[in-house]
Amino acid sequence: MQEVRTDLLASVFTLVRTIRKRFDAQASALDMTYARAQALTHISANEGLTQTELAGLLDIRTPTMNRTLDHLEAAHLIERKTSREDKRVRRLFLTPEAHSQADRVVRFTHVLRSEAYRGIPPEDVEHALATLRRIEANLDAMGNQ
Amino acid sequence: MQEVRTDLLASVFTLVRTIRKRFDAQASALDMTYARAQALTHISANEGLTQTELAGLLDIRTPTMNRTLDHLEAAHLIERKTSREDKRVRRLFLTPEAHSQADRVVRFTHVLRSEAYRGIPPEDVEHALATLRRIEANLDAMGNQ
DNA sequence: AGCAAATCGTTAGCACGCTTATGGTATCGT
DNA sequence: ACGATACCATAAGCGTGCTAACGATTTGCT
Repeated sequence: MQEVRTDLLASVFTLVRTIRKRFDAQASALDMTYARAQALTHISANEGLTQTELAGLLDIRTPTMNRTLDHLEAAHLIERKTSREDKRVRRLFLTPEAHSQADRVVRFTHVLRSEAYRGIPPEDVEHALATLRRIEANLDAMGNQ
Repeated sequence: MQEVRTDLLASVFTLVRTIRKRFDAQASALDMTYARAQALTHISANEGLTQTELAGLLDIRTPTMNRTLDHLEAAHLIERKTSREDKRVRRLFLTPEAHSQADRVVRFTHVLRSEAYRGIPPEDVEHALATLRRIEANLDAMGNQ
């Protein structure tokens, strides 16, 4: 039994907030946040995908995704085009002026990642990832009972 | 450069949501959430502490803590008593009927933790924790420039 | 003593997760 | 053909993180 402050689970909570904060500090000048940037870069890499597909890629729910897309659309960074074959789905595209924004955001993300991993042996990162995956799998298994 | 889905940072985000979801699924019957449970257990272990102290222990901001305490107070689980020596501070106490609730919540947390770590060698957990701490330190260092 | 600065708690408002529910469209079985 | 079912996007509302700003109180300086 461990003290909360030194526990791995608590550390994960803190780390998430730190990542978001650090990213937002860099990207606020571009009116960007971590969540919006994630959406934008995935649309950029995969234009024409549907909202459900994008939510699945980022592993969030469609109502959450929908609101993020509302923001991106209001900022004229994306367009939602109703599919001709299936009028339920709306496919996602970058506006012409959004491509440079997307590139900038991708660079931010790379900078953040390389700063995060600075001085840490890649096998340590791999090892930590494997352990988090095992924890994730344990918790998921808990729920399916 | 890694694909987002397999990246450690993305995994951390997903894990946080999974922890919260799993805990809340167990604790919703008690009208509890992870954040409220964290507050409750820390007050239980440390009665008479101030709101700022509690926020510091959990590493969240005082307005966030304040709102969580509003919920706990509305549920008659805690009391805020204005300190006599310093009329700005309000010290936190469990109500008599909250102690059993706090005990139940502590047990939930232990169950969750042991399920999460099931089958994972303790040194792997330690190793992962050390790596996350290094990442955290790197990101913090980024901000102080 | 008295004014400036710091500290505590709080309010207000934004971002982004979630669940639940709903309307429109497609699909599938009979 | 058509009625049930499933699926997509969306609305509404909650929980919990944040920052900015504000009263009340204390502390600290001169």
